[in-house]
Amino acid sequence: MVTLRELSERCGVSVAAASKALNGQQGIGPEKAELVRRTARELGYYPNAAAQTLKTRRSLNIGILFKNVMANEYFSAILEGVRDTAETRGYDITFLSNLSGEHGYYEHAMRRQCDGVLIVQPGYSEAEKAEALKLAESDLPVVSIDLIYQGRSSVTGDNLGGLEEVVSYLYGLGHRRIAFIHGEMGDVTRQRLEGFTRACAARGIQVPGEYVVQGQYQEPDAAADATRRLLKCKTLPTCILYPDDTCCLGGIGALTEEGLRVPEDMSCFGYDGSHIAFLVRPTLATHDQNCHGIGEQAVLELIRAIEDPDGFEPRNITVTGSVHPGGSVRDLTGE
Amino acid sequence: MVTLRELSERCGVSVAAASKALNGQQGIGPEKAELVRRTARELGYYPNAAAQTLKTRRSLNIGILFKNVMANEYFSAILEGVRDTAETRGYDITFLSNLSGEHGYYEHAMRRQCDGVLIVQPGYSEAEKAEALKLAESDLPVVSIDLIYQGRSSVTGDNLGGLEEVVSYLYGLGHRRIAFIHGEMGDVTRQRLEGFTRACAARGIQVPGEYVVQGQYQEPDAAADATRRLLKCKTLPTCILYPDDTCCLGGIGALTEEGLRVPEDMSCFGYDGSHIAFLVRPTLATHDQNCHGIGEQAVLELIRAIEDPDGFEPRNITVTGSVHPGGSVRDLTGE
DNA sequence: TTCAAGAGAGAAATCGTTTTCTTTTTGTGG
DNA sequence: CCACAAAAAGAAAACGATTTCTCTCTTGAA
Repeated sequence: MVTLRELSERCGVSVAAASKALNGQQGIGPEKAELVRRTARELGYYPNAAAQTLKTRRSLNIGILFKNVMANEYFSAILEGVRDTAETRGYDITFLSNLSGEHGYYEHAMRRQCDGVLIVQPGYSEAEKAEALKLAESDLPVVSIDLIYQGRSSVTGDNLGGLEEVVSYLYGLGHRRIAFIHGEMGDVTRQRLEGFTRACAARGIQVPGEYVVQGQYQEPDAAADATRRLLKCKTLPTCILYPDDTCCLGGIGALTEEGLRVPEDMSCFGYDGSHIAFLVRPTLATHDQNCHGIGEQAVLELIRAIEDPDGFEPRNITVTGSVHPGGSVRDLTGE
Repeated sequence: MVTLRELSERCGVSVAAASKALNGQQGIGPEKAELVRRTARELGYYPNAAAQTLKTRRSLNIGILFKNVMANEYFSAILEGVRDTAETRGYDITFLSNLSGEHGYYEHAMRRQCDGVLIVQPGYSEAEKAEALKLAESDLPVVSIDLIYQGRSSVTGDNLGGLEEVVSYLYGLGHRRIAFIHGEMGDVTRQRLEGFTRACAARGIQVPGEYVVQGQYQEPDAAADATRRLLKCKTLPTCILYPDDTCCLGGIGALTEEGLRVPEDMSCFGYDGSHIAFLVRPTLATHDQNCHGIGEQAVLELIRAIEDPDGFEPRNITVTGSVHPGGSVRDLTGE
């Protein structure tokens, strides 16, 4: 490895001068600066990030808390947004791990000198949630996605508006009996329920209690069960909303097994706007959450918190998505 | 941040002694060592990874080359295997980026002091391939997945055996006219073609040239086109093999549009064993590549190369998968 | 001609560890 | 009680950058 010392000797200047040249700072003449930069390129000099971090106390490294990273497309897409944005701003990302006992997320972030942390999916166990909370209450800059920590910025999809849009869309297609299978209770689910209820009320749609059923995010089997429960209602809904596309597929599977055709006998509506929604037949009507945008906004907000700690005011950012029509919803108006 | 110096003062020992205690080395008495370790825990001391890296020239950091990371489940699953395994071995992973002009993958890896690099998906453009090659020809430990570099270890799914298994499975179900839509030419595709041809030949299955069509990995539209081309054959195949599950769905979409039912009129076989394969109806028959295992093996091999550079001999590791039956393939024997 | 100000250059301290080498302490056998 | 080896402890030099401070040299104004 070629070091700053070697580089400076090759150029016949001091280490200090070379450093200034590479960082474009005052205190070195333009022609010498140029010489240093050219020689650096020729010699294949790269600054040693460890040394820089040690000295400057900035690692240009963002820790990210992600349990079961790739299990579903929703989080993958967010991660992609995070990565792309971090990259162009010169930051690397490090997955924080929680080797139980050994060290937790916070310790990991500290060891690696992370400049800030993004909490995307803290995991479901109590221990994991506690570890995540420790992070959220630490002195590190923290931004979370899809859940809200006291005094911290958060980024979420527009669940409230999203569900209103979905209901509005279905209403326009003539649906009046809409069931809602939702995920586990939490910030996201509460917002969606509120949006759903509000939108239905605004249109005079009655929603019987049995139409609102709890499922689990990203668990097609739970969605299938919930769907079967819905089929027991005396008056069947004309459309079922699912917490995400994966669940929607699970639900459709159950419906098919029960001998119902989608969308002829039952309409289904997903959420997230994943790729599969457009791949399967019938294609899924879904609400595209703009996951890339969510990841992007989260990183930008975190970088803001990192680079201007004083002027920083925590806030909740909402990223709007849009309805994507698909073959899984039937148009009831033409009849 | 509490440093080693503070910790040592608190314990009334020298920095050197404290360091030895924490690293479990010789040169410090057992009771003092215990005191240091306990105090470290109480004070919340974490070693500064930057300082350690600087001094030891080992970063416990693995660079990973991944273009379009999360676009498809196959690579996501590999990444998950990589991450899990790296984590338990104490390594972090850093995504290598190629900010064109600025610096390439190699520069990034060097700056971050990566101990080694995993090349998973170098990207498709010539420039990206060249950058990846620079890495493969560098002095860094490198292991690649799904492609082979001269003098480097690689890990791939068992494409040869995989296709033989698939053909054998289909043969058992009575299929004698099997078409193969394959991906872009490369190490993987060549192996699969070889496995396919060999297995067919071994069973006396004639494969007309028009049954072997080029598509693109992870491109459902290309698969749909290729499928339509196949439908022009005078004698239709009874089953079509696709390069991956995503393509399989694309193909099924095309078949559906052409008025063919799956599996009644045409059987379809995917590859990869992704989650969607089990979610859609009919479920996809597919070949589970054991992506997690591929990622795991790759990391283990890389760590071997890192930690024992002298005794290291490059080799090609093959991870075997298995056939997963599914509703998209029809059993022709019962008739 | 003289002086102050400003730019250009470099010496040296520092960041938090690890590691080598030297010194001190301890324990053992004669 | 002494000599000697072995273990324990510490001092100090790195690792490769950044940054502060000092010093020198121009340059322009008085």
